[in-house]
Amino acid sequence: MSTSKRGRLQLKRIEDKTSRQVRFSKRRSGLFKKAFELATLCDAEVALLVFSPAGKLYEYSSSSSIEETYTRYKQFTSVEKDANNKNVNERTGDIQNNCEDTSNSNILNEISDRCTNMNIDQMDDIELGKLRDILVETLRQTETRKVSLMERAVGMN
Amino acid sequence: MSTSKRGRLQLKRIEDKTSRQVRFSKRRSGLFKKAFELATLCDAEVALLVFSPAGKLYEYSSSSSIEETYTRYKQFTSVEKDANNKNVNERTGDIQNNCEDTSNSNILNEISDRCTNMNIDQMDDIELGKLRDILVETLRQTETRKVSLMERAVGMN
DNA sequence: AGCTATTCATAAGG
DNA sequence: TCCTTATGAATAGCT
Repeated sequence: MSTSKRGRLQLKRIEDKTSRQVRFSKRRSGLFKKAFELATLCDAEVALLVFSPAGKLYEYSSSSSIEETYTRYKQFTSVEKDANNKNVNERTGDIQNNCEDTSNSNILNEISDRCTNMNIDQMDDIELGKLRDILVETLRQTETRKVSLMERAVGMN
Repeated sequence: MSTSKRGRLQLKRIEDKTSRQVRFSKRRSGLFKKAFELATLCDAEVALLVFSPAGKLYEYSSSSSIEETYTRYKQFTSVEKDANNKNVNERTGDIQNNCEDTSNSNILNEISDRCTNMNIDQMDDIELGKLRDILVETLRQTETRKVSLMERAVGMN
C-alpha cells in the first residue's frame, strides 16, 4: 500500500507488453466513454476508430455509421479546398447548371460509396452488372457535361 | 464559492446553447488529448472525427491520415464479412485472379478518391477528361471481369 | 478482474 | 475567451 511510485504519466510508448495491453484496455474504455458523452451532451457528430496493437478493431459512431461521418468529412475537406478555386462559378453559375451539378454529384457519391463498400473480389456478375450500369450512366453524363463546358469556353452561349 | 451545485453529470443533451458550446470546447480538448495519449502510450492506431453542433470539423489521426485508417477499417470489415461468404475463393481463388482483383481494387480506390475529393461543379474539361479516362478503363476491366466470372460459372475453365 | 492512492478533467463561477 | 478551484472521474500500480 505504501511502496508505490505513481509518478506523472510519461508520454511515450509503454515498453512492457503486458502493462501496455492493460493500459490499452482501460484507456480505450475511457476514450469511448468520453466520445459517447461528447456526442450525447453536446449534440456533436463523433466517429472514432481504434486499432489495438494486436490489430483488433474498436469503433464508435454517434451517427448511423462510420461511413456517414467519413463521407461528411470528405465533403467538408473537399469544400475547404474549393476556397482556393473561386473562378468557376463565374463561368457556370446559373440555376440550370446547378441542377445538373447536383445530379452529377449524387451519382459521384453513389459510385464512391459502392467503390468503398464493395469488395470486387466478392462481386458476382449481377453486382458487376450494376456497377457497370452506374459507370456507363456516369460516363454519359460526364461527357455531356464536358461538351457543355467546351461550348461555353468557345462562346457558343 | 459555496453556492455551487456540482452534481453528477446528467447524460443528456445540454439545452442551454451557451453552456453546450462551452462544454463542447472543453470536452473536445479532453477527448483529443485522450485519443493522442492512447495512440502514443499504447501504440494504437486512432482516427477521430468530430463535427461540432455548428458544423465545424475537428480531426485527429495517429497515422499519416484519416483516410489511411478508414481504408484499414473498410478492409477489416470487408474481411469480417468474408467469414460468412466462403464460397468465393473456391470459385476465383487462383493466383492470377488475385492479381486481377488487386488491380481492380486499386482502380476502384482511385475512382472513390476522385469522386469524394472532386467537386464536379468545378471541374474544367481537362479534369472531366481525366475522370472519363478512368471510367472508361474501369468499365473495360469490369466487363472483362464479368465475362471471366460468367465463363467460370458455366464451367469453361 | 478488483482496489485505492493519485492524477486528471471539468463544471461553475469570476 | 481565459483563469481558478472544488469536485467528480479516470487510471497506474498492485493484488
